Amino acid sequence: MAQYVAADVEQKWQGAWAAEDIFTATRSPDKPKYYVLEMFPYPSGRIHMGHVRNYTMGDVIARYKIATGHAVLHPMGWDAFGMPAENAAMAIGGHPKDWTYSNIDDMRAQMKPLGLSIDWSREFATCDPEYYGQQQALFLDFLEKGLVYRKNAVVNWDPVDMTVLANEQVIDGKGWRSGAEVERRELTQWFFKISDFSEELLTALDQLDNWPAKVRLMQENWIGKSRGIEVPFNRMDGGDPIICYSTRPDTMRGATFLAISPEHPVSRTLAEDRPELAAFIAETRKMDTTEAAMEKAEKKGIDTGLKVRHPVYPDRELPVWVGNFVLMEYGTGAVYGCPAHDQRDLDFAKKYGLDVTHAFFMPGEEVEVTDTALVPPKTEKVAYVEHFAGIGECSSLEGIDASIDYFEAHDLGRGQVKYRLRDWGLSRQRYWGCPIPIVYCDTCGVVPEKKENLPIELPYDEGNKPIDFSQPGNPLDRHSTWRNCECPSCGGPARRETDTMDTFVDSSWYYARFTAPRAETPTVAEDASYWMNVDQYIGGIEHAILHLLYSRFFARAMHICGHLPKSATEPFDALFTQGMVTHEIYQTRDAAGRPVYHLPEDVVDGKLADGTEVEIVPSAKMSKSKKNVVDPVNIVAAYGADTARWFVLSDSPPERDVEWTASGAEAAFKHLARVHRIVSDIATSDLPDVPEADLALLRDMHKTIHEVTGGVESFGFNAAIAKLYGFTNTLAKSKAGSGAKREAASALAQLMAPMTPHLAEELWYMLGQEDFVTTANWPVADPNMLIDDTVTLPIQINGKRRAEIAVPKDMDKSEVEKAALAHDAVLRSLDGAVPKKVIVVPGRIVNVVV
RNA sequence: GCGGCUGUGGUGAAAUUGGUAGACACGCUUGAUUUAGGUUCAAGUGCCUUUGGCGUGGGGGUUCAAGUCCCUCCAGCCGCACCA
Repeated sequence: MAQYVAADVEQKWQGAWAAEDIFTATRSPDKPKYYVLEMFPYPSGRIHMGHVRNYTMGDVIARYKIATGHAVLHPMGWDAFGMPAENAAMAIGGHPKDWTYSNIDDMRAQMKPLGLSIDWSREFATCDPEYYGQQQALFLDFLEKGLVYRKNAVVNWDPVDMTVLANEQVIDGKGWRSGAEVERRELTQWFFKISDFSEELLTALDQLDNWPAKVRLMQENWIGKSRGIEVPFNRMDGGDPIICYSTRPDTMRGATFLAISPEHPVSRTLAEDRPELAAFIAETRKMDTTEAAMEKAEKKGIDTGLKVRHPVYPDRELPVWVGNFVLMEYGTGAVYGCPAHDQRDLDFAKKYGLDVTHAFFMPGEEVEVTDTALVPPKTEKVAYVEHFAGIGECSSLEGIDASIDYFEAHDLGRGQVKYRLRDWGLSRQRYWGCPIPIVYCDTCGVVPEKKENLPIELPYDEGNKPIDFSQPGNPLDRHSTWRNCECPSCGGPARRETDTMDTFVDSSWYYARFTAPRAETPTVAEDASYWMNVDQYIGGIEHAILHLLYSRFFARAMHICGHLPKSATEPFDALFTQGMVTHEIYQTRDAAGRPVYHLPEDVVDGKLADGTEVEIVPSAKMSKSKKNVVDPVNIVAAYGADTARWFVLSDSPPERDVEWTASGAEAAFKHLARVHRIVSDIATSDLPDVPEADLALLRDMHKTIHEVTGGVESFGFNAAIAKLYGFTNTLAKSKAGSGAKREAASALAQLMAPMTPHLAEELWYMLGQEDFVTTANWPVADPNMLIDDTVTLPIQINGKRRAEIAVPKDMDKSEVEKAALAHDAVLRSLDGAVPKKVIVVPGRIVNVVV
């Protein structure tokens, strides 16, 4: 009997698939199409178990769709621009381009042995000039349609990476990659007009039924729609009114002061001849913006001396303060303070001795606030005090509506919808990114590059040698020749934009490029309309906002420019966010008591090679720093790709984290070897039919087909695998004849094929099949075989299980009742009592109520 | 603070519409075979004071019947946040 040697089996079938080109995606008029995509990797140089899990899930779907008669597009590429390449060049010398392409070669070589059903002919890297040249073309089209613009703005400056960051890339006041405290700087930058799409990006979320609710909610919160009112407050000195934004106009009676941002034009103007104000503004600008610091930071202010008139109660004059807590970026940069109904305003008012005036009380409890503000409840009714809109006791939601109506009717302000989402700043002061195709000319100003000059390629050399990356900053900016060019408009001497695009731009449209990866235009209409949308997108939850929101914007912008059909404006029909691969952490302590980490492969039975016992820290995401990593390359070498694939799918639901354990991997391998043994035994044996055993085996086969199919279609891979284990046990123990066993073994091979494709091909081959199991038609369960002729019903007495009874599947309810009541155990339990009621749920349960 | 998710054996977990809780796997126990051992095969494994009782984070409720529905509390995780 042949032994299961994974390496031989896997090499053999990968070779056979490649020879027949079976994964090349081809448009086919007579087949439904299916586009499955996993978030493409950054070419760090090594694949990790998270990649294996991600791509295996996609591969299961892709192979299942091939077997169910679809034209499948399952591509792979590289998100190849970005800082690590420049950092590597800085740290170890060399060139980002060489580093990146060599990493891609390494990773491809690690990925191919996994046996993924990828159409490698469509592979590209975002740093290929053929790709980013088309991205530059998109930029020019966006510019023409007003979807990109240039403005002077206060931006997030990362002092370590020496570049600007988008708001989305600042986490807790720190750069998302460098972790450095972000500073605020004023620079001229390019922006995508994503804010034009706020409402659409928000409302379209409702249509994304096959996205995780969590991701939709996160995007909804990020877009941050709020409804309120803009109210001008007239200045007593006759200057331009100060416009405040509020979502609670019903509390306007309680307004006792105005607070404006230090960045507000009024603050700036006043600061010109008020040194103490200028100092205050400078101080707030330096302020630590981390969350923890914000929480602790004192709410500080400074009285400007200005007064404004209350819009509704003109006899009241309100002082104007500059407050360090007022953000210029949100609303109008000015708010009115309502101490009675807002805790922050109350704290501020108490600190600086400002008035507290109620707009409402809780009905029947007229208690003035002292230390705790009376925040308007959402649903409960409140009693408004002599309210300008004429309302008395009502919910604050009604109060808001009435107040907005009042302001609009009296021309005192207007209802206003605001979004938190701001435009996407895309300029980065980096080398290793897509150059922005813009030229600055002294005569013509800002001029778009001509499309025929694209791609504007990154320079590899400076002078005769490769660019020097040893000093920080942007090498394009200090390059001696690259930035000099000819003005596309007047032909005179001009300078190139030296900023490159945020790498999130690269990943915002790669899914569309895969539909026509070699085209001379960003997309090709017939390919895009055939393959788009992505039917199933799979990746990590960490991209819930940035990448997915940007992609949704890009698809819309590409549609406006004619690069995608209207139907592709939501590019991902279904999204699945998979969990991480975790592992226990093994550590010892150094002399100072600091943890020293050890690789799992160096720990045997909780001990190091020298016998030292290790401390075991509970499972966490695999990370190099904690050394709790298992290299897929080693696993594939030891057990084969099928074992790695089977294991990452088997133990946990795909959306949850899965813990990699050596014993689990070992068990997966043993199981595959067992299947190989069982099937090879069946293939070579010749036993006569055994009608009853044959039927029982085939019934379980059909149930297995049914459950595995359902599992694969609903991301229930772990449950599907559990059923396959069960079916393997049934098959191993079955007394059926060889005919039925071969049929069952063939089905087993087919059902395992999406998960363990190499072994499945081998089983299929051993069973004498001549085609590929990969392309064979997916088995279909016979509904008649899914229900047994007799069913075992539990009998409950008052909801407690007391007995079981076997009855024919279509036995009449009253017959079942009779049989149940005649059961020994039931009679014993009843002990002569007369049942009040008997509930029979056909095929499920019998409950006797006494 | 706001919003959301999760809680089931020693472990990972399973359980269409409320209908036999713990499938499947790890681990563990016992036995058989072979062996130096791993391997393979067979049997067992929620808990307890075991003719029975208890059991899906705690408490309460709806129901003939609750892991599943409702209320409430607790714990853990995630997202957002000086957002007016």
